Amino acid sequence: MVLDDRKLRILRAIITDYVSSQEPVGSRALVERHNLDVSPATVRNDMAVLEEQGYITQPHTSAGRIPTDKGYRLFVDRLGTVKPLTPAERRAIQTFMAGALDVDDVVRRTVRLLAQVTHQVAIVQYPAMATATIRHVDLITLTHGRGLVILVNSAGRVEQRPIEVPDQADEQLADLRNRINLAVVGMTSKRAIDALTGLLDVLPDSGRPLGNVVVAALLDMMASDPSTRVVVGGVPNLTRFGDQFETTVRPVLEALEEQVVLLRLLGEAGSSADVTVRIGHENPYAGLRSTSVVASAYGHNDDMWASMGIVGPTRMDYPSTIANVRAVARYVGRFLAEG
Amino acid sequence: MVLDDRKLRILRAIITDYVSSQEPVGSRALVERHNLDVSPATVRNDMAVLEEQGYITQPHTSAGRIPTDKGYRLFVDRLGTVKPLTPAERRAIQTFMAGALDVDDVVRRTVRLLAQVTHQVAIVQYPAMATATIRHVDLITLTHGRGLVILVNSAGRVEQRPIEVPDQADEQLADLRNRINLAVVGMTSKRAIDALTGLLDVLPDSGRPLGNVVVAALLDMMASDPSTRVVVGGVPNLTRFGDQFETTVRPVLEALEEQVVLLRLLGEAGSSADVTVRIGHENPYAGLRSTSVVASAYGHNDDMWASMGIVGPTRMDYPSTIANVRAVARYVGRFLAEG
DNA sequence: ACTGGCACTCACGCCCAACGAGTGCCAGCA
DNA sequence: TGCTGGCACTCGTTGGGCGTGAGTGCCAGT
Repeated sequence: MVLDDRKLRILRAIITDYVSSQEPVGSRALVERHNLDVSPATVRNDMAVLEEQGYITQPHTSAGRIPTDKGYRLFVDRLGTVKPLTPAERRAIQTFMAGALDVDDVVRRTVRLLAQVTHQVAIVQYPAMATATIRHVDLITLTHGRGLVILVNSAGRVEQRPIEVPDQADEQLADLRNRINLAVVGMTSKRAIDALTGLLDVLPDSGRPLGNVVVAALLDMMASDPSTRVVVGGVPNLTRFGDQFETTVRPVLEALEEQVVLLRLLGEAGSSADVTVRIGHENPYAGLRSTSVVASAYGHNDDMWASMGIVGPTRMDYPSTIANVRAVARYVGRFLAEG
Repeated sequence: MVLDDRKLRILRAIITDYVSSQEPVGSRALVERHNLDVSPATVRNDMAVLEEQGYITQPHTSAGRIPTDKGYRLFVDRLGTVKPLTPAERRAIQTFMAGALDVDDVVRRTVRLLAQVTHQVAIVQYPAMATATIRHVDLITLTHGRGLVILVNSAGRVEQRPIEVPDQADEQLADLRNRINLAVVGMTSKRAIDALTGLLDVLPDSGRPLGNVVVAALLDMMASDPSTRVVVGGVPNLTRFGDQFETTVRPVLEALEEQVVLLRLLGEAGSSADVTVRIGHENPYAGLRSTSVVASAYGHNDDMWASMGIVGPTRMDYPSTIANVRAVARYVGRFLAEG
């Protein structure tokens, strides 16, 4: 049986009221606060149907109704009206990002921004930029046989790995650096991997040991996707859960310390350019069964670099949260593309 | 009036019992669990004195006693016996740090380690290494007039700043790079600042604009102490507060997101090579009035680079917490010194 | 198809009494 | 002088009983 228009309106009313009041909502309050033009009794009949179909439930016999995950899902898919950003939110986005120094800084600012506009816990993944090309490779000696391999890509990202170098190998290092730069500058990581392994074959025998060490470090850096790094912020917003401490807040805190879990949460939103909502039990991680995740990939045009999102109670204001996550993701994508 | 030996033993017994049970402790339980060889009545008299002097208090008239901040302070200063690390703790310290890649990685591992062995929230400050010398400066062009200044010091730390560069300035950049490296490699940051400003004067006029930009970026990097960065971990341990959510946990979570507050907490421990304990109201930050901070500087020999510590409830197991913080700080100091 | 009426359910708040852990005080004893 | 046993007292905690009210389901009437 399909739900008629009034039942959908009632479901929407229940959800908006419950989200703002955090209390089960009854038939009487419903007709008073929304002009439904029917009596409480009629609403009760409709609510009985909605409950039968699994969209709402009552915590105990003589209480009002609260939405189920399925109810929220329907709301998000079909009932949510787009809530435009407030001027304050627009302003926050602009001012937060202005003057960011580098990629690190952009990510740090983004996570604070997301947490602030959504009032939830924010998660931001480092941008991957697989299309970035290698710009420069440097080999540097430090002290006591320690050295450093440095890799710079066209997106301005700098990575380094420590290596061991023999004493008095400066000349060898300079030679190796030149060879490597000639071989890989301008390539994507993917192509550079081939070029580097090929390079090893044409090295003079004396340069082999050092060459192996350096190339290994470079391959390691190229293989380790920076987007496996995730930053979290806005944890104090968890206090909005208020009640249910041990049952809800603790698992969430634990999830937030596990990079792997976070990556999985965001990962499933990674392919889509638009906002993904995962409600309650839809979450892959058991500890987040009573929370929702609103996430979005970000990037430039069709090139998605990574994801960002928020974690909050299932009873959240989906329309404005979705609007905010979408706005921040788009803005950060543009911002990074422009450099 | 000075406290006699038995009163001190009673205070110590109250604290250890309260820390493990989290409940007010009465005179009767006290004589049963510790062999005090006196009657409960005697203990009561002594407790009355201890309360009068402000070392303990009772939450309500007919309840047992709990320690005050002043009581904990006396305990930490004079009554705490050193509790040696358990074999498991020793092992944890060794295995956690083994195989760390670079400074970033060491800091990340340290914060997890501290959180795990103390079961509290851990805070670790990046090492400053003011004695490190400049090892290499690089100038790299990216795309669309964007470039990068890279600074490497002898401790293996790599920093970068984005700059704007005119098109087709590769030759100019190479020249500038050579001049800068000749001028500053081997110097501490402090000396390099003079050398760099001097360098500007001898540049050909055509190189001035670019030179200014690059030097400004370098000075900015040298001025920004990496030890202003702080990493936090073990936040789920906050659930040990259990009760008092809004009153205690929220302020702590807020403090943990404010780098400035964290730096201040650690900062006051920075000068001392040994563990510093700050109990309840002794904390500079109002939100942490019901928590204690156990911190220690770390470094090598007399050269202290930065601090680390933990935040937990005032009712914590001070002897073992102090022992653990000390052990981790020393180990990490040694570990970094050896490279 | 909707409405008003009505009996029913049940969480919540309140009061009150019993309980008991713990205290302070005091008189007695070494 | 210092310790002890005894005793009256305090007061938070627990649990049962009860009234209240929000909310429901059902049904007959329009």
